[in-house]
Amino acid sequence: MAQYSRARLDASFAALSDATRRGVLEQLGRSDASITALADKFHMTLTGMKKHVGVLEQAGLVATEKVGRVRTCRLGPRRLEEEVEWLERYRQLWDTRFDELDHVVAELKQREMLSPPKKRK
Amino acid sequence: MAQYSRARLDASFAALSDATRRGVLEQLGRSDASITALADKFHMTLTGMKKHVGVLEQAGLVATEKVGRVRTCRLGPRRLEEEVEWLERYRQLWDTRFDELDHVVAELKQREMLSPPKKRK
DNA sequence: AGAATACTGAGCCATATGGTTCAGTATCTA
DNA sequence: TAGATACTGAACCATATGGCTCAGTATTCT
Repeated sequence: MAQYSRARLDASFAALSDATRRGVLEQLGRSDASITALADKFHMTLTGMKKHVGVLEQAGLVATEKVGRVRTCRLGPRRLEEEVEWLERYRQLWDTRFDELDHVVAELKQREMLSPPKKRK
Repeated sequence: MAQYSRARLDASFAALSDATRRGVLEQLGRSDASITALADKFHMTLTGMKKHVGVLEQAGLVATEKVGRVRTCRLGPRRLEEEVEWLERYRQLWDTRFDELDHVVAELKQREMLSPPKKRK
């Protein structure tokens, strides 16, 4: 499960690290769209957009279906739950470290009061 | 601000897209560490780890300070707030789309009831 | 049927990434 | 002072990424 999650986080964070792809997700959040429509909206060739959609699809963030000659893209099955979880856990760690730092600072101040420091160099 | 945020999200999601770097962040959440200590822990050369730390530092996720010959790494100033915000907003979009889909399904079912298909039932 | 549309796939190009080695420099420690 | 330690920087390597063009195929429109 750790392995599984690792690859999953790798893929989704990588997918999210490109502004165009984030834009595509936001667009698909508003309405489904064809590859051509997305390519137009993001000022890019059809082929270029197809690659981006491929990356998003690989990461499970987009699902596509071809009907006739049009491939329609919509938001995929993943809700980025694990990703949010990871971030939340990180923030928790961060806050804890920050509190510790606060504590150290407070301790230093207290020591300073007890025995004032000598001249700094 | 949109521009600024775009580059920032690009950098932090890219930084998070590597399992080693996520591991480094988790480690630093537990305690500060030197480059050597991190390199050992993640079975990698010093130089390799230095690159990872550089990426994290560039993204503002890690801060380092060199004292004597040792460079100590600790969690950086950023708490990934914008990143969490982006993800939450995405999930909201996703939920909305899902609800719409639900609605469509409900509508279809209702129509089915009004004019039932001949064959079944 | 013929033309336009929508995608697909191969492949090119420049740059970035994740790792390495090797050769330093700076700083401890005995 | 000599040697070990900790980092630094350059350079190499293989692969991935983000774009592109070009040449298709399949579908739809007139």
